Amino acid sequence: MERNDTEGQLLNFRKTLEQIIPLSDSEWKMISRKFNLMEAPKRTQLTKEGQIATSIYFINKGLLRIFYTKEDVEITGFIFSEGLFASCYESFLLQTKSNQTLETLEDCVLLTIDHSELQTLYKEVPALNIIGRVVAEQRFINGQRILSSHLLDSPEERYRQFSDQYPGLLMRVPQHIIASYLGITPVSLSRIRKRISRK
Amino acid sequence: MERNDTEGQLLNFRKTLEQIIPLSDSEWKMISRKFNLMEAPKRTQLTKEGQIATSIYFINKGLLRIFYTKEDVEITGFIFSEGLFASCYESFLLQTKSNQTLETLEDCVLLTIDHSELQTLYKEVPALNIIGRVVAEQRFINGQRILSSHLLDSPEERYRQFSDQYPGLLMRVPQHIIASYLGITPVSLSRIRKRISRK
DNA sequence: AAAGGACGTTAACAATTGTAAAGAAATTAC
DNA sequence: GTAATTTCTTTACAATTGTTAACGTCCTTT
Repeated sequence: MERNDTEGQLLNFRKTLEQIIPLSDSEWKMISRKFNLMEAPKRTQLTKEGQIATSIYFINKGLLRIFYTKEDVEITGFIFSEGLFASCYESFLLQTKSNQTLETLEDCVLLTIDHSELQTLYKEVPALNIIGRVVAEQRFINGQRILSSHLLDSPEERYRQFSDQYPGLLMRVPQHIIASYLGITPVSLSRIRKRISRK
Repeated sequence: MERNDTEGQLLNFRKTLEQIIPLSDSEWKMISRKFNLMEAPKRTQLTKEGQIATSIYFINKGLLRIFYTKEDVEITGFIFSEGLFASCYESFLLQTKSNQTLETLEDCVLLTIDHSELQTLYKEVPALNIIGRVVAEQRFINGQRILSSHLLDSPEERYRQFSDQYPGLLMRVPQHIIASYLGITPVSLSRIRKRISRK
């Protein structure tokens, strides 16, 4: 970044929160004080498998993913883009060892808070419980949609929907990562792309 | 039921809520007043595809499932048992038309509240936002675990885990419903069971 | 008791995916 | 700028699943 424009990063964050519920200036002050601005270069592992997720990360800029490791193969569970809270959410919520790794796919600008600070904030700013609830609800809905597409759609349909829905990610994310996110192998995704391009 | 033991059903409900956060008697009174006890016979459709989910249902007794319909085939998305809040959750949260049906698999005893009453309650009893947040978080975690098993495990492994984790459901739920929940056809599940029994 | 429907199994075949290996293309590192 | 690595594609083969249909069993209904 050119220079320290923490203010601008925070304003963007406030705008996102206020899409859920308006915040008074004093509430916002208490919240913004607890979040820390941080930059993480590409391929940084913010939470590693086997560790407890200490923090969640609001994405101001960049791309992250969570992945599982199965027999030395990395299988992507989700891809986070700007405006979302990235985390190994289960580990963060339950404060138990994570079975997934949170990793940046690009250089990122993040706002971060750790678990105990957040618990304090929930008490200081009750309105934050509503935000926490809505964020959890949104993540549930997201997961639900992905799961249903695994139940209802073939890998080919799933790839079509992914390209329609996130055309930008096709350009920003390596294909073998997209493949595992769709629940297939890179080889199979390559075949599917060939099949589609012939039509 | 033998007779009207609404009290007993409510106490069970209170115990479940208080596992999340203690409630004062006055908070509990406000909450319990808004929930309605209801019985629903087997195969009742509480929310139908295309409708907006008006209510959520705490399960005191019985079993429910949500299912999608794809080309006249019913595909089960989740099975709810005692102690959970059953609902077409996305439709309920967003108050949009549901793409899934909520149906009882057994005769059920339920405690129910509709969407607008719940919004009122959130305002009257702020502690309920914590419960709402934790319930959403739990549902997220649940969905996440199911999704990861679709990414990581073969159908056979998924069936093994299901039988280990919910041995009771194997007896209570027809196999073709379990099959679609696992993301496979009844024929394939039958083959898997045969393969396993040979070992 | 008989008829009908729902449920589970089995079989045969087609389609798709996984696996392993090789090579081409693109990116990254030095 | 060249080497090294990563990424993507292609091929051939094996394994699994989907599809359709037939059959037997169990349960429900009349």
